[in-house]
Amino acid sequence: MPTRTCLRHGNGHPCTCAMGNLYRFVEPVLLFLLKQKGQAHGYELATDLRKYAFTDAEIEVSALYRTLRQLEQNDCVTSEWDVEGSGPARRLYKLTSHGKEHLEEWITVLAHMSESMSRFVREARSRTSGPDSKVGATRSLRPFAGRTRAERTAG
Amino acid sequence: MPTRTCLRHGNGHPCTCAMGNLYRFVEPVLLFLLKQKGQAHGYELATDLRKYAFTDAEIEVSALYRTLRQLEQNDCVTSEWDVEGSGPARRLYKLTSHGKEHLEEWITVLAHMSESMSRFVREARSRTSGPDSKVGATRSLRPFAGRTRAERTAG
DNA sequence: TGCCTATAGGTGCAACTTGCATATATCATC
DNA sequence: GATGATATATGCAAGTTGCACCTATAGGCA
Repeated sequence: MPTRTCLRHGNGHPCTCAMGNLYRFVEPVLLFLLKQKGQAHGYELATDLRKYAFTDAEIEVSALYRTLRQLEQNDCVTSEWDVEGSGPARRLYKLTSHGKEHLEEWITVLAHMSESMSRFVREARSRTSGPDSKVGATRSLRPFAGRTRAERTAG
Repeated sequence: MPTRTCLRHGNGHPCTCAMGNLYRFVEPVLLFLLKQKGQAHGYELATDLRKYAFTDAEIEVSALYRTLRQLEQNDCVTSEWDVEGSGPARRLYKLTSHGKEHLEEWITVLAHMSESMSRFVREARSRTSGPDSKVGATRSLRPFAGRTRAERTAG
């Protein structure tokens, strides 16, 4: 149990107290895909992942494999080597019952988050409207303060 | 410019290519609050931040100050010491015009993200519905694979 | 045979982020 | 002069991530 205050454990909201790193939301999408497909290989999931990703950011395959490993460590998925067919051996992943619960919890959190976000957007836009507050078309729409690693190491 | 593929720079979506760490979305809320209030002290922003936060996770004051510093480094805000009144000196923050543009960009990204999320939630729920797929009320609704630091170091 | 490409799954590491503890300083109150 | 509230920071261990690179299988093809 976290030492820090967690509103959920007292008022009915989904708890996000352990949400340090969001993993670009790779985790919930993987869980969903596995539930939908019954079972799948890692490499195959990479393709599907892009269709459901919440941002346009490219998802690293290494991040995918690392997330699958972590999910396995946490008993959300199981895997076994599949040596059928040609080509190198593949891991076949399946969702566990704990993984299903985990997905349900993610869904609750994401529903809550999506609502907060859209409420924020509505409010921010309503206070931004007006003829002179319009921002010209920015060519490089990159709303994050930091530069990419590539940019940082280059310059 | 990032070397990795960025859909936005070619198809009209908001670009999230530099979004490694989400800073718990502290950044956009701070920008919004500063726009709304005109100017504010850091300590004061901490309180307002909680009202607009997208998750229930407690927001560290250190994260707040660090984010404000980063925003200043990136010319999104300016600050000056305010020694009026009693108590220790406070920094008074103001949004710059670049900060305003940055907020607009954030809003576009968040609108897009919120939509993707709610679409995901809808789809995941529609495939989860049915009398026997219902998950019992989980007491500890913590949809993230990792444990908190406190838990890790303890056990 | 050697070489290239696609598939599949992974590791190594520097750079970065973050939670938590702690430091500094002012002022009010007891 | 101790305590507590206000206000702004920093230090550090632990964790995450982008990118480069590695291993291995199999098919094509010269």
